[in-house]
Formats: sequence, structure tokens, C-alpha cells
Amino acid sequence: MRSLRLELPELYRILYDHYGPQGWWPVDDQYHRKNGSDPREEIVIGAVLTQNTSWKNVAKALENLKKNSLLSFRAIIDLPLQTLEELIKPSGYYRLKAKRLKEVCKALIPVEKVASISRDELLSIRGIGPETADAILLYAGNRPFFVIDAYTARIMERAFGISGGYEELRSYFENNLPQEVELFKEFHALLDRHAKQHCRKKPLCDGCPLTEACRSAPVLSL
DNA sequence: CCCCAGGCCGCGC
DNA sequence: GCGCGGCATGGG
Repeated sequence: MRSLRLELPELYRILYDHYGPQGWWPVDDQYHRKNGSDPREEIVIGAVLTQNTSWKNVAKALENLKKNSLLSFRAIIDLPLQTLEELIKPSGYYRLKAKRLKEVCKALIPVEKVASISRDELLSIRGIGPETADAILLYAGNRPFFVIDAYTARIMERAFGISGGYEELRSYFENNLPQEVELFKEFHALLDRHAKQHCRKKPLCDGCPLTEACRSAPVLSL
């Protein structure tokens, strides 16, 4: 963990200046006002549904739940398994995720728990691994846990030669940034955005804001 | 046709 | 403790 050509706060600044605020985590506040539900429940549910799945597909599943006023822990717990499966089908792995959702909702009701539950306790819930746990802690619980995902790992490895397992990367971020929840939220979202826009599996280096700092950037020929 | 997407679990080694 | 297959839909 030594070859970073810029400090994390600088990396954040470059991405933020280039892409602007990303508006994570997206929630439908209007829906929750109308239904008297808690937007944090939507974050937890979305965090489970988005496991290895594009957000577009997740949005369809969330929309199906909203249409029927079922986007809440209580509704999901009370819903027959098969009905839940049909509603979330667009998000993929729908049989697996229907079971996971029920377990997670049961374990986290009332949703105020996200403010106090320990990371280890979250990890002991079936269907919650490290990334989902940290997403819940950060975006629903407003607590300073940095979310690592495949995008983050790819950017750090490719651009800066920083590789490591989940926990290694997480402590790297948490130890080299001010412990500010809003910074953690925005930084993770920006890394996601950057991976989609430029740092894809097949990198699109044209117009990349990190070219100057990136060790894998193509050499400019005159 | 292929590959990929905001992972996790259970298994074998 | 690490690697691998399974899980599934929708979009490029």
C-alpha cells in the first residue's frame, strides 16, 4: 500500500470536481411521506437487491413494491414468499433474494436498529456480507464505515497499484480520510461513477480525470 | 452469440 | 483461509 501518487482526499477532490455530487443513496421521499414509512427501510431493501445486480434492475423491483405500497420491512415480512419473489423478479436471483430480504427485514425491525447495531451482528444475518453491511451502516445508519465494492478495488489496483482484500481496503480508506459520513457517502458514489464512466473492465481512458495520476494510463504520444 | 451488473453462501481443499 | 460454482434478470 505504498504506490499511491496522491492522497485519498486529493483523489476525492478530483473526482468531485469532475463528476459533481452523485446523490447517493437514492430514496423516494415522497413515497415514504405518503405511506408513513421510513426511507432507511428503502436503503436496506435496495442494498440487498443490488447485490451483483445493476441498479436499473433493482429500480424496477423497488417500483413494483412501491406500486403496491409494499416498500417497508413490515410489508415484506408479512408478504407470502412467492408473492415477494414475483415482485422482485427483475432484480435477479429473485428466489434467493426474497428469502434474504425477509430475514434481513426481520432482523432489522424496527429500522432504528441501523443506528446502533454492530457490524458483526449485521454480518451474522444471512444474506448480509461485508459490502451490504457497510452500505447499510453508512447510508442507512449514517455511520462512518467505508463501502468497498468491485469498482473501488478495480480503480485502486489499476490506477494506483493498491490491492487487497475487502477488510484491507476498507481500513485503508477509513484510516486515510477524515471520519466524515458525508465524505464517505460521496466518495464511494464517485468511485462507482468513475468506474462506470471510465475505469470499466475495458478502460475508456479518453477524457479520464485521473490520467495524470494513473499508473496504467496510456502514454501520450505527440 | 457473448459479457456484465453497486455479492453472498456453501463447499472442497 | 482461499478458490470456485450457483444464483437470474435485463441491457449492451
